[in-house]
Amino acid sequence: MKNGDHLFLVDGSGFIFRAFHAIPPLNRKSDGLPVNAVSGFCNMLWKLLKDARNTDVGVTPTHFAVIFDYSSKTFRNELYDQYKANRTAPPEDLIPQFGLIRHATRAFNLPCIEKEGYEADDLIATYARLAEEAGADVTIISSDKDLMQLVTPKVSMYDSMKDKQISVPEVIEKWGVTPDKMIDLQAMTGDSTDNIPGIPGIGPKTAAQLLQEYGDLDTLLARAEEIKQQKRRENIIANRAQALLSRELVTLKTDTPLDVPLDGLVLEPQDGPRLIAFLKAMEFNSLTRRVAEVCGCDASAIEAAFVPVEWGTEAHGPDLDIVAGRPVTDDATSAAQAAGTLLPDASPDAPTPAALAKARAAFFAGRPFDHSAYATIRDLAALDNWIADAREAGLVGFATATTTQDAMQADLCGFSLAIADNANNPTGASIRAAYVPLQHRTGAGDLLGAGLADGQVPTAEALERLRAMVEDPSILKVAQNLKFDYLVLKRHGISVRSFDDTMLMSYALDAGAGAHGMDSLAERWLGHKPIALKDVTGSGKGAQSFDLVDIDRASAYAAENADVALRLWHVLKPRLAAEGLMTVYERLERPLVPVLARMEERGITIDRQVLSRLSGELGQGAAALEDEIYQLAGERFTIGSPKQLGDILFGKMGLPGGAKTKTGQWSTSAQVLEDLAAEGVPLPRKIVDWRQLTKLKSTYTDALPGYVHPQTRRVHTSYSLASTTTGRLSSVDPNLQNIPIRTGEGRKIRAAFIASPGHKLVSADYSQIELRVLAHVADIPQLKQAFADGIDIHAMTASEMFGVPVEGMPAEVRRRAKAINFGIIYGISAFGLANQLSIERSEAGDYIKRYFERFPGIKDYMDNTKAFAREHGYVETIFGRRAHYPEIKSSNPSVRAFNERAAINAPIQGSAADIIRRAMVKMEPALAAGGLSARMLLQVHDELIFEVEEAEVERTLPVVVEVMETAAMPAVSMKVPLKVDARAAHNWDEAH
DNA sequence: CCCCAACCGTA
DNA sequence: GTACGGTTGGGGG
Repeated sequence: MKNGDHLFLVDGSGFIFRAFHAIPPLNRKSDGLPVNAVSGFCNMLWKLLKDARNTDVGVTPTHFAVIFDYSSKTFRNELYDQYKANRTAPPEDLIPQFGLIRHATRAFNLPCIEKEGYEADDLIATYARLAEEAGADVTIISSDKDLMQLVTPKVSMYDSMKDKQISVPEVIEKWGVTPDKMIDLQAMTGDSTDNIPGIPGIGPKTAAQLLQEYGDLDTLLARAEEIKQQKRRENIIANRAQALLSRELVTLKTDTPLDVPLDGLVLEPQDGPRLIAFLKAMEFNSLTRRVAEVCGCDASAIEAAFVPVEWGTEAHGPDLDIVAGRPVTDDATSAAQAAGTLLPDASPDAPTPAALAKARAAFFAGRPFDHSAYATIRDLAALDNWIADAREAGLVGFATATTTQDAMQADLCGFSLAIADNANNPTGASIRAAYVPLQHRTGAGDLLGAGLADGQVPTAEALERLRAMVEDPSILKVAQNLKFDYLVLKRHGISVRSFDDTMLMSYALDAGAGAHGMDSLAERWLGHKPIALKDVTGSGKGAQSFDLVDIDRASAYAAENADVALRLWHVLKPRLAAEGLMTVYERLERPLVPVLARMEERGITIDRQVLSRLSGELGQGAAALEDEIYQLAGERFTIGSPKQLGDILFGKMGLPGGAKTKTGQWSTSAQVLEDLAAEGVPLPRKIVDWRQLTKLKSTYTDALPGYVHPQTRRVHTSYSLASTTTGRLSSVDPNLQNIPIRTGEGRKIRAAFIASPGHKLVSADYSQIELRVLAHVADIPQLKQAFADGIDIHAMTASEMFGVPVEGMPAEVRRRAKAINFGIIYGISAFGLANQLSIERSEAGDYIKRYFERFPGIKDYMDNTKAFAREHGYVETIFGRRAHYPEIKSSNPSVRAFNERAAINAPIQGSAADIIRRAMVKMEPALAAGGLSARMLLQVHDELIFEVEEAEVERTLPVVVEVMETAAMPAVSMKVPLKVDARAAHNWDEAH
């Protein structure tokens, strides 16, 4: 750099905040991504680069850099631990824009400068000083008073938003001191936003006056006794040390170590296509056009870039303001129109999410995988390089490799990374992946334990590097089934921030239209069958733990996982925007990952003594029944074998067979046995009883203790987020969503789920949530009225249908109405209702006919839902979640009818599932806001179970109830109130 | 060792 | 009539 050169230094971090607050937040991309600060930033940069002569700056830069804060912790925190301590977290809409603005800077082909441990201001100060020494002029693009200390005749500032130059005269005019006195002035006045103390009672006016009189702070402090005003004098003397500390804090470092030398800031020519690709991705259509004109590019020929976006974090506040309505469809034209409604200058050939999604799918379909190209990272230097690349890309595919599939027991063997190179160039983009082995062991070891294998990265150091990456919100981690990795890392003290989960993306997009496991997705979207885990570890008895797998073999497997996840992300993420499912993914799927991970990690206590005693009782009961059964049958046989039992009952004993199973065997279902028992045959009753006892014993009392975690001594289920078509969760290993409740024996099992000492279990469940949802979606006046009035809904239905007054209604009449109500939710059929009520098909048909006459809206809802499903292949919940029914048009009438019933049920069951999901996401912040320590442990579809300190129970109940009852709002305003019952007890049975 | 059918626990 | 997961028996390999 030399005399006559001109360096522009943009205060990137300062600009982000100003642009964010100055430009209305309605400036969003068609998929809802907030881009107001990005927009302001890009327009400002473009103006600076192209029109500098026409602005107040009046010069053209030869050198240029955009400077950012790296992190909140800097050397100033060492000086003063309260530095910037009162800063609040950035607004939610701003968070995704930090990363985007770095991308924007690179798209403008400008150096993007940041340094760990330093603020942007220190880097600016250092560059400014160096440039000045080299004889160049400097313009700092900022209006921050903290930078005014840098102003000299050769260094000025420029407020790009007000188009105003700030040189020495402007500083004097504004602050009453020359720029070289700004440090002392700030030291005296302090700064509440940065939490710099200063001297109490001294503001800018007084400070300027004192500096005029005494020259500088040191002199003032030395001669403080001379100050006439008593209060001011005392203040200054008393706060001398504070003033000196403040001065140290506000003094910018001009000797910051630089990664990029001054001469590295030479302004390079614009890369038009690259910039246009970025601007198109941001849907800045007007700027795209202007840039294309200047560069002489054909914007329509350039594909929008893929810009990795972190849409938000688990830090979502309690307000889940879901935008109702999903304007963007899979139709490219309407997507463009939807974009046009937000961006008035959208051109007809604007890039659409749908076009992107299509291009991405084509690009990755059948693209080969080269396992031999995967790297194995064997030292920290190599790991650092990869993580630096991940940081640069802002996006990384990620997978953990662990000893077991059980996240609560898994130990980390290593982890893998995948990075997309040249991602903006669809024909040149490529993904590379690597595995980082940490804890592999040699198989040759003796019984005392095998030794650590050679050629691995030191675990503690590697984990610290991993933490920096995984906890960095500006790096989006992409994984398949991230809840697993989240839990494993959490148990290693690492908390994942900023992530996408390809499994959940697929689930939001394609529930009901295929599985969402990695293998299915890879097959479907990448045309590739990944290495199977069992081909790596073996299976069954000969299976070996992953840490004993040869590192090269492990590398291929694990690196491929990260590779697949990242490729899937590129295919699926644009589809979310294109198909209008981003909100579903962001509000109903992704935020649940940390919530469920915490629930799983907490687990619940079971009383093993109770279960053990119960198991003995059940075993004895079953044994006694076995003797009686053999007696009645006249021989010993395997009672648990339906086949053998059928032979006894319907062969040997010659009883009349009832239903047949689909394989043609006689059914021995409970229903059939009950019917025989009603005929007075003694054996079937014994079988039913025996089955109940052995069921409870084998499935619950014997199995549950095996799930008690060796360290926590609690049972940790695993919730599956993507295994139902409707949006419900499922619970596995063990399934805690089917703990018995209906029989007395069963409830004893439920009573074995207990609170830890000093706590209660709180159970809160929605009352009739599915019927309320039905009343809402089908808009049925009588149902809405009944729920509004708090009337018994089944009695109301019975009264409406059978003309029986609610007062003194026979139980049987109400029971029938209740069965009909449930039948409606399940997509009623005369066959099913007849079965349920043990009545004739024709009678059941009459009931249904009468029901539809009384509630014509229900018939309309069902017909409309079926028609919608036939037309679209899916149905939607009130929050826009989709459930697909690809076989709805099957030519097989029973398959078709089944799909129709499921399609009728899905919006009801699924909307209820969405509501409780929203409640779960809102629950933790609400409890925290109430100062409550309650811990959510379990979800059973319409019920949440908490563990609550006894002293907090009374305060917790209303919070839980409120969150659940208002969970649909503000996204959906329900036409009927939601009602929640909650109570506390020592065990789950009594709490429910 | 794996898979399916039958059965049954829950909402 | 909807949505799940777990256990057992039994057949295939």
